Amino acid sequence: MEKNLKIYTEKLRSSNLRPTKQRLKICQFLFDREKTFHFTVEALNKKINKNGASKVSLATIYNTVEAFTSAGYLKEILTNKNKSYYDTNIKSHHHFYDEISKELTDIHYSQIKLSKVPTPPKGKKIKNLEVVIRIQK
Amino acid sequence: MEKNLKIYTEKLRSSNLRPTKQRLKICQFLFDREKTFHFTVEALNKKINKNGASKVSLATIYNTVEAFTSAGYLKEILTNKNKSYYDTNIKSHHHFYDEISKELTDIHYSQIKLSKVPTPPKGKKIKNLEVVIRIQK
DNA sequence: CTTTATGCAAATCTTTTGCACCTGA
DNA sequence: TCAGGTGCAAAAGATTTGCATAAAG
Repeated sequence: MEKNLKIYTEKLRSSNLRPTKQRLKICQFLFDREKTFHFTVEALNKKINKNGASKVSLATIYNTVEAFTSAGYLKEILTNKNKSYYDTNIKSHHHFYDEISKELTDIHYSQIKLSKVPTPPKGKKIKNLEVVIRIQK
Repeated sequence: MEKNLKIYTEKLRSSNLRPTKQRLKICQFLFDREKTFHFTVEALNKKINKNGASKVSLATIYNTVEAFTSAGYLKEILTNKNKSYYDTNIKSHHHFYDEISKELTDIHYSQIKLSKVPTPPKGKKIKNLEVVIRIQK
């Protein structure tokens, strides 16, 4: 993982984020994996600090997640839960939303196609587009 | 507004909700209007209890909003703010989402058309479909 | 040495809960 | 009367903040 550490160091530097031990540790945890995933800060905190050693404080995890989101490494997921969810997949993707269980399920990007899209407000451009399909029984 | 009170009484009864003074007051506030609107519980609380008289407690407002949402009178809006937003417009509609300001702006339903929609999970059907377009500078 | 980040605890904010009292049917 | 609602205050849960200390450039 030496190699990845260098990559993350570069990545952080390129966003004007100092490559601290804590940030690198979080990078490794978040990005050294095949699949993207959804998480909450609380869950990330538990995983990061699972096996003793050097702890990363909760406040730092909040700061880091926010910094990574601003830097575009993470995307906030819109939910109705009073928790913030994040996704390591920063590309567009779609969700089914079950209003009863309040669960979000991924829909593969290719499953939805749009034939008409509005023009964004002046001075803005479209970054991505997500569809939420509410489902019921 | 006598007439509307009767209508709301019926409406509540039809959902097995007792038409209490508080619920009727909230109905009038929410539904006696031309345009639909977005609100938070906190904002609703302030407006409902603005001019003295008989107060409705915050807990009751929470309960009522939740009951109305379950009954289908209101729709929860998905956001990334750690607050619940509700909308009196229970039909589908779309939003621009500005990640910097974290603001949602409505997009008229007719501005978006889909040409391919996935089949919902077994035993479920589509209630509605919303598009969120993230915008940036 | 100067700036930025970290860690901790306290503070804040929204929402939920428990329970006694009240009210509609 | 009696099940369901309401109000209040306390509790809970997530996130933010202030500040002293530590680490990076």
